[in-house]
Amino acid sequence: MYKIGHIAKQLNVSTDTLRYYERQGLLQASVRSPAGYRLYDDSALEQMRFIVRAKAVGFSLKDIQELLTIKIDKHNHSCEEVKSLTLQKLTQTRQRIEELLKFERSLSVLAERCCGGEESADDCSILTALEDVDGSA
Amino acid sequence: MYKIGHIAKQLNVSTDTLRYYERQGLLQASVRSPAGYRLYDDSALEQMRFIVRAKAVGFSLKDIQELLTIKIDKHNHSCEEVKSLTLQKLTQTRQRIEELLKFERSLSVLAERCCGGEESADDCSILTALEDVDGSA
DNA sequence: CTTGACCTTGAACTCAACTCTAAGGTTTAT
DNA sequence: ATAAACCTTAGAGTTGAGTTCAAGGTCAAG
Repeated sequence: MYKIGHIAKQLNVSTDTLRYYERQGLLQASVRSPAGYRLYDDSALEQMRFIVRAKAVGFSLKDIQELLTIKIDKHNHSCEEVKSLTLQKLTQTRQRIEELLKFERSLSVLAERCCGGEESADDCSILTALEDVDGSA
Repeated sequence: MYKIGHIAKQLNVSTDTLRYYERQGLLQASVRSPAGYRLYDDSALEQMRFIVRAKAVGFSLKDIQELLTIKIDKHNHSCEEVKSLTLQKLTQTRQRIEELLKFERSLSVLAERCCGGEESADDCSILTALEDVDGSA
C-alpha cells in the first residue's frame, strides 16, 4: 500500500491533484490508515495511470469519468460508446486546431510584413492592418 | 453618438461584453448621457473594431491592452515592440498547435484501431491501449 | 399612463483543472 | 525528544473571458 506522496512521485503529479481527483470521483484511495492517511494499492495505481494516459491523449477529466464508468463495467458497455467518445474528442481537437491554424496564418502574415525596426510605430503595418477595415490579414 | 446596444449589434458582441471591456480598461464610452447611459462616438467604434480584429487573429485581452497602449501613443513606441508581441503570440499559438496535433494523432490511432461495434467493451482496443503500459498510441 | 425595450449598478457565478493556505496530526530518523 | 518530512481538512484563490442576477431607472409609442 502506498501513501499519497509515493503515488504522486511515481506518476509525476502533485498530491493536491490526487486529492482533487478524489473529490471529482476519479480515483478513491483503497483504504485509510488508522491515522486517516490515504493508502493506495496497485489497482489504484493502475487506475491513476489510466487517467494520466487518457489526459495525455487529450481527454478532459469529464471525458475520463465517462471512460472510467465504462472501464469499470466493460461488460455492460459497448465498444461503440468508447469509440464515440474518442471520435467526439477527435472532432473537437481538429476544430480547435483549425481555429489555431487560422490564427497562425494571420499572425505569420502580420509578422512577415512588419519591419520590426527600432523606429516609431507610426506606420507599423501590424497596427495598420488591425485598424483598417480591409481585413486582408 | 451610439448607445451600447447599437455598438453591440454593429460588432456582434453582447452589451455585457462591452461593459466588461470597459472594466478591463480596453474601451471607455466617450461620454455619458444625462441619464447615465454610455455613449460612444465613431472613434470609440473604431477602437472596438480594432479590439475585435485583434481577437480574431488570436490576441488575448491582455495582449490587446498592450497593443492599445502602443496604438494610442504610436510615436513613442517602436515597430519592434509590436512585432515582438506578434511573434510571441505566434510562438504560443504554434506550441499549442503542436500539442493538439499530438492529441490528434493519438486519438486517430485509437479510433482507427477500434471496431466501434455494438458488442461489449471487454476487449475494446481503446481501453486496452489506455490501460497498458505499452503506450504505443 | 402604461407597456416594452432599452439602460444602470455591483456582485456573484461559470468553466477547467488545479493550487494554495491555515491549522493541525503522524511518522521517521537522529 | 525533537526536527524534518510526511499527512489531514475545509475552504479560498487562480486564470480568462465573459455571463447572469437582482433591483431598479429611462425612453418612445400608443
